[in-house]
Amino acid sequence: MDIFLKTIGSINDETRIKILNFINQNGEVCVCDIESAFNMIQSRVSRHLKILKDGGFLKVERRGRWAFYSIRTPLDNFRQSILDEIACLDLELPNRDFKCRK
Amino acid sequence: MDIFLKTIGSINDETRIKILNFINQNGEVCVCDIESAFNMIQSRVSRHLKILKDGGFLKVERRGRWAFYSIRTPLDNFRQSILDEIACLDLELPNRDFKCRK
DNA sequence: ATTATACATCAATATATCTTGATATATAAG
DNA sequence: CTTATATATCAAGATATATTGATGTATAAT
Repeated sequence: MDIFLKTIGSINDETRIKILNFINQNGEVCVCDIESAFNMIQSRVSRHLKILKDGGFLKVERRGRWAFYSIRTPLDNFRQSILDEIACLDLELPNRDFKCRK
Repeated sequence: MDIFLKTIGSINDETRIKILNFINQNGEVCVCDIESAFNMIQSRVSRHLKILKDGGFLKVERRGRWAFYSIRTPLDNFRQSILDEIACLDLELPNRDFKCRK
């Protein structure tokens, strides 16, 4: 029950749904990619990514001073069905700019 | 997005997950069934049932002074997959007593 | 008509969650 | 060693959600 609630709670937020969809469409991104794509301050992005990670949707890989977030693999059927449902929502995808690595 | 968030928000609560599972296992129930099965006050039950109904999981049918809640049919694949996931959580099912109709 | 039952809704309070700005840590560059 | 960059975390305030008791409405029984 606790894991289920944590999973559901992690997607019970418009910002996180958009971030999750962005990563699902773009693949691996770092925190600053999302910062610039969504024009959000860093602490806010970091917090939401942590919640999505704790919800079982994302994994992190640290390389140098960057933290790269991507969809966890393998992903169970239930979380995959949530990703698919979100992909059908027809959300506007912000442009990805690689500002932090230019 | 709004509909998706309302759906997710409706199951982002331990009480509602238990109620939804109870109805999924028992079929049609009235408000007082849940009142007695879960030992909750009526206003609380009524509120949670409304949220689950607005979340697209339940339908109501009024007969006399009773309101009978059951799983909405037909149910879309996404909500069905949520019901199935909840059914796998191995929640304790409270006994159903038909106090209000004895 | 009056009373009882089943349910819905409101207002107040309690609790949880989100956002922000400040601060901390860790890595890399000068 | 000092400074800059990328990220994480904390504390305070703002916002949202849950619980309760009171009240409202509709139906049925006496």
